[in-house]
Amino acid sequence: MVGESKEILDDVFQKILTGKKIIVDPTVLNNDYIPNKLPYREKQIVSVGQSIALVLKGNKCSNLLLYGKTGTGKTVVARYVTEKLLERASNIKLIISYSNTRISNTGYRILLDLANSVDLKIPFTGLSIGEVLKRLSIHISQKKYFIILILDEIDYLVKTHGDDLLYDLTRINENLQPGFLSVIGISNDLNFKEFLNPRVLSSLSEEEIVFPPYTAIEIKSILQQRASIAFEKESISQGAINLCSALAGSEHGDARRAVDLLRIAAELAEREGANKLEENHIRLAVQRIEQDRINDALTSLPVQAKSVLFSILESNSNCTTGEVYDNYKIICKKIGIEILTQRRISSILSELDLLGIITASIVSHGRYGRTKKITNTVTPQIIKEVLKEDQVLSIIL
DNA sequence: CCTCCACTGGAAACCTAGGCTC
DNA sequence: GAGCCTAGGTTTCCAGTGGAGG
Repeated sequence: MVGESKEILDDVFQKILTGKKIIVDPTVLNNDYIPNKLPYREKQIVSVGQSIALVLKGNKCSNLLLYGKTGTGKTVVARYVTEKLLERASNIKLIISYSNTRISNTGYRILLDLANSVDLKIPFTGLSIGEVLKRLSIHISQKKYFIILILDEIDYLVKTHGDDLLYDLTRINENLQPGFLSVIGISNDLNFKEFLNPRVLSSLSEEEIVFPPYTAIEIKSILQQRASIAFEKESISQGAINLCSALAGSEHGDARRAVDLLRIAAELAEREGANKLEENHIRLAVQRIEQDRINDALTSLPVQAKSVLFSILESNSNCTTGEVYDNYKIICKKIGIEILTQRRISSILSELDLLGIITASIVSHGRYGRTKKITNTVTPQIIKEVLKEDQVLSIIL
């Protein structure tokens, strides 16, 4: 037995050792990599640059809104320009603070990010938003900081928590003397403005820049540029790049997805000891990405949401809120967790829908009432695999 | 056209964890 | 350490609703 295991392992090691090295610089393929050149975004770079360049003279710069679908280069342009600005701003204390509102998903947590970037200690709970804002403005004034706050996925914050925080942030300058704070909001949703109160809208969107999707040709050239730095010469086939850009191009020109595909495919190719990244690696990567996305979304769910998900699996397809709730109650009793109300489960179902794990559409059955029709979009097998790893739920699986 | 089901989803109350003040 | 405060999550309450069936 021991001998066999050793042989299998030897085989794995041997493959890695004899296999050709494909990736020479993996950082180029990371999501947070900022290239020296951002092709096809010159116009946007200039616009953003013009808007925030006033900082160099010590003046307040405009608040900015960047629009565009995912993977159109909004975040990377914002980071690129602010990074260049930072290099030039020797005469002032410029701070670039970045916060993704999907990760820091409450007003308090966003302010916490901001406080961290200006070296101000704020307890992670216990203070009112007003108190945190007061401390921040005193601190910023004292240190004479010039702050550009990048709020990524700002539409998510506004949809879930309203625009109160944005209002406070745009007003904070009234208390700053000296120093200031400008906001660069990045939104994936083009209709995001409709969710904003006019008073916030007017001050937040002093300038707006729209990012159109990349065309398939543009994505191809971006990939080629990245691949030339990231990969060993001749270790990627043209077919692989073509397929990769075609796949990403068909999905509203998402460059991030294209680069992700390339990275995962390269890892897969290296692992199997291939000499060259081929089209089949890209196809495998497509599956992997989808699986990883689901795995991440599922594992980070709270126990209650997982139980709801499990009860959807137990119900037949096209089940309703009521059926799911009945099953959910049984499951809670089995595993010994607290039973939440149907109202809350209804909300959890909506949250799962938002995550794309299930689809919940409201249907009316006439005099048999209105309810959500729930179908899961993920293969039950994959869900079960993830749920098995949960300590509490593993009891019944 | 009206009724009435099985919910939805808004609003307010309530609970909990944690910080602040005295 | 008691008594206060707040944010965030949950419960409670309830008005609102689309449309099949009468």
